[in-house]
Amino acid sequence: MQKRYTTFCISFDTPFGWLTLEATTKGLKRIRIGKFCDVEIKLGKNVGVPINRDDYRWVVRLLKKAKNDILDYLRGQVVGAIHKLPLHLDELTPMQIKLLRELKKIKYGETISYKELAECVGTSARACGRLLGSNPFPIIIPCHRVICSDGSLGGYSGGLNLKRKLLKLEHKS
DNA sequence: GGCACACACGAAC
DNA sequence: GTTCGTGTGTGCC
Repeated sequence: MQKRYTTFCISFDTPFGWLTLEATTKGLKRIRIGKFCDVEIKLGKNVGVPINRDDYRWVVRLLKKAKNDILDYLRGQVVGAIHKLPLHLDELTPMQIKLLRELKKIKYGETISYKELAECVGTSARACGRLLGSNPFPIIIPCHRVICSDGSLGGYSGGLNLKRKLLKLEHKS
């Protein structure tokens, strides 16, 4: 039986549109494109492990730091900080975790094809596409740096327009 | 569990 | 441009 954790969320406006971050006491759990939270820090359903005041403070600090780091990244200022944020990976499959680790290795401004990525993790390009489509950490895990081997963009869970903008941001700086 | 199905692909024709 | 093989996750039974 998998442990369940209380989640907190925060929504904020960025140059690329609204983002919503979800976090637990183990780290960031999900990034969603859009506004799903209407107060500064929202407590989600308290579904599992009770949390104390210190845990609460830690999650709130994490959400605020993640927000600032993402904003810095999207403004093209500090680009490395978002990759150091703690992530809550308990609900991901081993294959997803392996793929996310490979993705983290892609440097800022570089791109890789689905095929190359597939070779790194020992699977097929089709499977990579399937896994990337369910990447819960767009932007932090740079799945926008994965493109088709013919140079076309492929797809993106946050929309191709966002993928194009993120690549443009990285290439001009 | 087992199965069918859906996919952000690639390669061969 | 069409077709097929591919690996994985998900939902249904």
